[in-house]
Amino acid sequence: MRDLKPSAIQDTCAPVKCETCGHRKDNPICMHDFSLPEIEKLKRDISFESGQIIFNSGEKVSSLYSVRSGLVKLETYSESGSAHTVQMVGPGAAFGFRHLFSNLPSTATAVALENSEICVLPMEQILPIISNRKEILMSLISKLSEGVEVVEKKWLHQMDLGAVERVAEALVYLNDQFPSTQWTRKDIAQWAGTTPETVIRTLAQFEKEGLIDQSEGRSIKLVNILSLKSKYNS
Amino acid sequence: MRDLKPSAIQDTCAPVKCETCGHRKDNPICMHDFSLPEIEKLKRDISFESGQIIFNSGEKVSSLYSVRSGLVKLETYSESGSAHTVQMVGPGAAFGFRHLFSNLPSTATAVALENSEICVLPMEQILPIISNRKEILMSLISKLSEGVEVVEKKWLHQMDLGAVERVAEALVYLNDQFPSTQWTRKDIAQWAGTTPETVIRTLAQFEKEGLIDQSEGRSIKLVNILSLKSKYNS
DNA sequence: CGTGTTATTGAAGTGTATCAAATTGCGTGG
DNA sequence: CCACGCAATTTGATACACTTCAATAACACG
Repeated sequence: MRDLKPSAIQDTCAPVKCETCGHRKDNPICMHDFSLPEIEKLKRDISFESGQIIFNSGEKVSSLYSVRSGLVKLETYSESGSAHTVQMVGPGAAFGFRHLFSNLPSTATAVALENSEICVLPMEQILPIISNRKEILMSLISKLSEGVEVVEKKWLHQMDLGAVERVAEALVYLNDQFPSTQWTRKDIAQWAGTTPETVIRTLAQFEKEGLIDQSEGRSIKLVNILSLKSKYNS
Repeated sequence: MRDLKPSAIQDTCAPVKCETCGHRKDNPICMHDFSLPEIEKLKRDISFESGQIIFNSGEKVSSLYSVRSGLVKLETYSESGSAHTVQMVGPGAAFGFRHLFSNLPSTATAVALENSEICVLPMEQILPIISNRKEILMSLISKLSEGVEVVEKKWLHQMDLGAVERVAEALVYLNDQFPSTQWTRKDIAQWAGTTPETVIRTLAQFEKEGLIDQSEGRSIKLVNILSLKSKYNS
């Protein structure tokens, strides 16, 4: 079902100074200046190879992860074995703080889709530092609110739209957020909550309508994004 | 599509002292003692009639609501007009703080399903008070984390399980959380993400299997809850 | 006691999953 | 650099669960 490399191999990579870190402003923990020196001592920079698991569903996640470079996929597995992509995380974005405060094991598995460099903040040690900084706590609250919003919106789309609309949305979203990545039909299917076969048939239909172009190898070029958007956007 | 009473009519009802409020411990804002006097001055107790709208989807929600008595349903409407129940909120539980910190309008409409007494906390005025209290902020963070968890779990169920399993789950959940409420087939359908017809046919099947009993009027009695649970719980 | 809402039943249609088999494209090692 | 092997893609046929529409029946409520 899952043929992925073990997560045991963790290679520490060249650390980046927090002060000069370009992604600092996107992270709720380190976006504020005042606690940087303390956090810098605790953080670790780890590199993951493409295909490697960062953490598994069912594990207790006690760190906040921040993608410096690369791409990470968060997915869940149902009992029947099918996988759903919950979140794609690119450079600058953070993940793992869904389960930090609920004391529950992670429902998702985090996999590196590309070779990735990831900044890891061990929360057990960081919590005492940030719990006195109301700005950080408020940032966390904002991020979490946003998270609920995003999850709920995606859920509603999955329910209300048909497979064609969901595939259209997946194409636009994935191409918008991660333009340089070549997505497989399976990737798209897992994001859209459908099967590779349905994705392929839908792509063929889109090509016939002149919305996309997949004549070059396995790549999918969006020709008419506006029309694609109109498929699901009212 | 929606034939509900306007939300304009807001009847202030007999206020309850925060100190003696039985539901205080369940609310992230007022579960801690130290800011009670300040909050008490700002809160209002409002009664809603059955069917009344508390707030509409698309509105900017700037209050935290806490159910003292009654029952509140949070539902979203898709473009196609179908409604999905996002959350049922009974006595003691709070709602409305999903959108408080994301600066986005509410995606859900809140309707009173029964005559309800609700404690309303205007957040604009309360925010300056609680933003200095790290315990309250941490409580909020926990509640929000929990929220993401719940939404995601429900979403995954909706995707992976068939209609039969979702109806079984809806029956168990609604009966567990709100035993004294008589749910209509439509209510169950909106919770399970299906149609009233499918609910009815599934209920007939469950009755044949001896899992439920709907011989008395329109009520649904769960006879064999364990077997119902086994329908969806692995 | 009538009227509207909720529930029920039936028939028909459809979108999508599933399964199986053939083909293409791609990276790898010889 | 080519050939090989494997994974990703494609296509077709089939099945079926669920929605939808429509018409009737039961119930609640004024």
